[in-house]
Amino acid sequence: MTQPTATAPQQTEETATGSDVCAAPPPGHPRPDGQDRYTISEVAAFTGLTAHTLRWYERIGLMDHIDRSHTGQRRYTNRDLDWLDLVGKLRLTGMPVADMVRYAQLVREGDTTYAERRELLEATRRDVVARIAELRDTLAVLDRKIGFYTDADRSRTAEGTG
Amino acid sequence: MTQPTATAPQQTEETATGSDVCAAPPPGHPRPDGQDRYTISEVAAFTGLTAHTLRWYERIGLMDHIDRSHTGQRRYTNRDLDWLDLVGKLRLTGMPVADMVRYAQLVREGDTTYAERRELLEATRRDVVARIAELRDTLAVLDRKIGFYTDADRSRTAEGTG
DNA sequence: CGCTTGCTTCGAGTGCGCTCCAAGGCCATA
DNA sequence: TATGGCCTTGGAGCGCACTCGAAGCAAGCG
Repeated sequence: MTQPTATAPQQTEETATGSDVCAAPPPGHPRPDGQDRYTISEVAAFTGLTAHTLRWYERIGLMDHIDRSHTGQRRYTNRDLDWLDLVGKLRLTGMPVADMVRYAQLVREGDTTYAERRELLEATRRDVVARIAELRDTLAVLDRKIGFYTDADRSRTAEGTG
Repeated sequence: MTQPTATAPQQTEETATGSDVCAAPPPGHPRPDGQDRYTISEVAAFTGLTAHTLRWYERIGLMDHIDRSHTGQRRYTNRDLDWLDLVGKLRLTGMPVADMVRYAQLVREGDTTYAERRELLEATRRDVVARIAELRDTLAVLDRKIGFYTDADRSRTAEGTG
């Protein structure tokens, strides 16, 4: 029975409130929770992104407008961090930022866009599968070449030492 | 007896002549062979690269200087195509062009650079393995989200149709 | 109060990997 | 001879994803 943080059943995903995060497995953020209001530099530390990049994400619509403190500073929530997790994942699939922005827009538009979101994710999924296959192929080539060099090295050593 | 071009046993790899191709499995190029002297546009068609990119590769040292016809036009060999195959593979691992140039330099420097070449390839190999793991991780996230949308879709349909 | 720290904004700059352009050469066919 | 097509070169330009700079505000602390 692993229910680490989940007080409610895990139905928090893609609710009508707009954010589209994967709450299912508890992510590993250092997240105090309760009053989750991280500064931009904290988020930068968590994610490895720079504060510049975080603001840029917001500007281009890749993130919803972030809550502000009474002095106008950004205060990120756990939800925002989860979204950044997803963005990070999508980013390393090679998905263009423009497509991620598109997805973010769909999420903002509410739950009438499920079908389109699914299509987008499935297209991405196909890309990822293809990518993995390519990489495996490359891995085979690398192994062949590394094997060649290793063999060459061994015979060279054998010559040298008798 | 399939001995397409190989008169000598397959020891053509990384010989002292400089080029570093994988001759082991006969690649699938439309390669007439014999007098393999492809024009730049043929190579562009084979590889999917543009002629511009092929010249650029040569300029930056990612390819050895290509043979020329008596009028100064480039004439690519099977060996060049094999090299381009490898470059293509490395490219889609995300390896920076600068590193590929480094590898090409090592190849040009002769067979005293085997150790360094192997290190470079092994570092690349590690990157690729890590990359595959990341992509698999991402795939799991995508599957989870796609599953969510599919379920939502199904229950919505069930509501609609009774 | 003065100082530091960290935040705000907009807009310009950077690095990578191409991508394209302009001007011209060579050669085959009409 | 003229026209068209494919090739050559060096260098400029482009799109993406950041990345940084400048100017200024607000809070906290001695």
